Amino acid sequence: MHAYRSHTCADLTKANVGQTVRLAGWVHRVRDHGGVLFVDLRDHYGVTQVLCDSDSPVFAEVDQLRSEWCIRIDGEVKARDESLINPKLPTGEIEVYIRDMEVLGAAQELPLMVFGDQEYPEETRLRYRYLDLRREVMQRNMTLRSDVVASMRRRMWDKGFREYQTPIITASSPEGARDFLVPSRLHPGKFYALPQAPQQFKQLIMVSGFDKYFQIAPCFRDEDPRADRSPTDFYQLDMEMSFVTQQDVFDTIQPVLEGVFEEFADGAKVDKHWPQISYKDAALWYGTDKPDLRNPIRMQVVSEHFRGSGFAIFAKLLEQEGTEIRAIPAPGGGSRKFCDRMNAFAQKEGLPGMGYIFWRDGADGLEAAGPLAKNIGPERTEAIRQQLGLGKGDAAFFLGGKPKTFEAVAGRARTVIGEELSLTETNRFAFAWIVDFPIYQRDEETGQLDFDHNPFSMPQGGMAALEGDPLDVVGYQYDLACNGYELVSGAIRNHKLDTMYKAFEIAGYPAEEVDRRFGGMVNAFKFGAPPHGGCAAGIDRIVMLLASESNIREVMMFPMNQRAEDLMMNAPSEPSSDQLMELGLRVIPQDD
RNA sequence: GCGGUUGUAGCUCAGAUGGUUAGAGUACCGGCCUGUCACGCCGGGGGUCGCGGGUUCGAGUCCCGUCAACCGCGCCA
Repeated sequence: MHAYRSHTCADLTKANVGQTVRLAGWVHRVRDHGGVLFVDLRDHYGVTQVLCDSDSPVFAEVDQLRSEWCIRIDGEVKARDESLINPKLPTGEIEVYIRDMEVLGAAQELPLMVFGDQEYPEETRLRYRYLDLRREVMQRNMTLRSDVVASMRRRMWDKGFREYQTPIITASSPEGARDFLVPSRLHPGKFYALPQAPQQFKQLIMVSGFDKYFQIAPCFRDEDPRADRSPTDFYQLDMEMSFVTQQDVFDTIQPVLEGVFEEFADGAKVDKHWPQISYKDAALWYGTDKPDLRNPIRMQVVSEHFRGSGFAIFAKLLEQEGTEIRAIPAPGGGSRKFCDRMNAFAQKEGLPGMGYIFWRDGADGLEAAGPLAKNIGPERTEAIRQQLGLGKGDAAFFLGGKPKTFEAVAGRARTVIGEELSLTETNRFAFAWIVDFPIYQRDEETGQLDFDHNPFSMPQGGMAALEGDPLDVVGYQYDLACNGYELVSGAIRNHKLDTMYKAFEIAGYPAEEVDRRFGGMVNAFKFGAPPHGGCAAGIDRIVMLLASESNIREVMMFPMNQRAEDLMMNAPSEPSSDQLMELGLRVIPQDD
């Protein structure tokens, strides 16, 4: 017999009755009835009830067992009496009578229980991740992740893509987020960087003639974390292809992702139609470039109804250049209580507040209520109601000023309204391509132009477009939004050197600096670069959505905490002085 | 860097208005129990109430500071 097991803890059924078997696993739970001990033995595959009465030669040893001890048992499979079958367990028709037992690994008192669904602080869970990972949900999340990755690989292969690895230790790419630096021993004072993404490499792979590349690529960015963002490293399904238009990229990646979602959505609806929405429209309609389309609310411009109206705050505001009044319709939100709560939400988010109107039954039929309605009068109020298509029991919220100042809060208010009024569908994945991202943005403080997104994206209209107002230039640059998350980002790349130099020049980078920073790629473009483009999909976020989790750490084996620390492995840690010496580094003491 | 929430037993939590010796469940230890599958019953050990200072006759509770965790803002081509 095998040293550890003849079957897994999910294998045994009535068919095995009478056999002598060997099982190994963890003690899930012990039930001690004095004369008889029941042990739920658990492994990756399932749970089997094993038991021991005083006839067993190892009764005394089994009596010592506690939860999460790792053991091996030998025993005889017996059928359970009809009345004792446990329908909750796939192995519930049988049980194993223990004849021999070996403790493979005992366990101390546990900082968190594997059994049950007790919640634990994340700090505890991360410090004892190996225990946390034994829990059923985590086992499920991690296998789901593995299955998703396998499915992605298969689907990419089936589309003619091949997987190529790119360097992990490489050069700093100063165009993006903060880099993680790696000191060089052979070149004291110089540093490598971990790639924020294989961006330049995948473009070079296209220049090298490979046509269709993909990679399950680790990406490293030294940025502050969020619930949906890992603070150190994360994985992307990175892909790039040559001789393609933006639409070609969409037509390639959509079936892959749609297929993955269909395969793992577990009954949730997966939208087949992925609308293309311009960045500008997304900002207006949803207040974000990653809208949740399960929420039907769309914002609208209602400036004209307030221009010269009796509501002095908005009327005055509109006299300033670049201001607008926008409305968030809230079907079913027509109560003062709800409106006041949303107003308080806006104030908490840093705005002076949100004006509102709501419609209810009045003496002469439909009546508009709320301070705004009184100020602007019945005609304007009615015009707003008609524009927004609202009726009795509905409400609308109003925000004014320069869109940049309130857009994001409006977007969050839209989300809260959709959720509170149960307008946002659940059990559905709704996708939208956000297209036509602007190439440049102006820094509000310095007045400087800078790249809004990716400096390697091709401007729509090419060189000619760059001759006009830079702020009007949009790129072949796109994101895929799903349920309020950015799942994919990509672009058709700018492979023409003259356009590239011009694009950088507008952002204030002279040609010499472009050569210095991106010399490798710039040189490559001098030797017959093909037009190319691609995208990268956030694997962690996709798995998070498929697992119905709202925190990315729930689908990562060994994530960092919110301060980018690994409590289990004790990272980061101080280097030894020998290590520093070898690298030619000295640590500046922090005085605090 | 900023804001919000939280911090009481190994773990999850309760402790109005300040007032005797800080409780429960679970885990742990001991005893009883031959059919449980969240087994049950009896008993026991276990606390720097995050830390520091203050107000008070008296602070887990009020005030100030500080630390930590999470969530968000900034940031994230």
